Amino acid sequence: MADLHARARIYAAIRAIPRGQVAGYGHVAARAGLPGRARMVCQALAASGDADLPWHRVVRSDGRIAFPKDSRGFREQCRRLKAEGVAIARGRVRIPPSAPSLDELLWSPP
DNA sequence: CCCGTGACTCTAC
DNA sequence: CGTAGAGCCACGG
Repeated sequence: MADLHARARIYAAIRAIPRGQVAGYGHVAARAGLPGRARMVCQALAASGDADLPWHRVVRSDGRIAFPKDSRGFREQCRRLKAEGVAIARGRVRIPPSAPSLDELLWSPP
């Protein structure tokens, strides 16, 4: 079993993402106190599976959907994001997660 | 202990 | 703005 402590922090970071907003894996990891563990976030999500997490709000650093274009997960994530008003074009979120000051504003600074 | 795999990231071209 | 390669982290065979 992996560190449930870290896992819990990752989940908390994901739940902290505001509705209609997205965050990158690395960003979530850093927010969870695990800098450079983006892949751990990925594993945590895959392991959680059916947990009550807004996993669809987690995208890659480029704003791209992490799933393959023809994957079911891709369509599901795309659908959920659109349902929240997030604009998507060619499998990519129009607004990159790590860009503007809006980010710092929403991500509750220390 | 080495190696392959993955819902990743960064840099170079 | 696109692809290609190396780097990283955790996990299982």
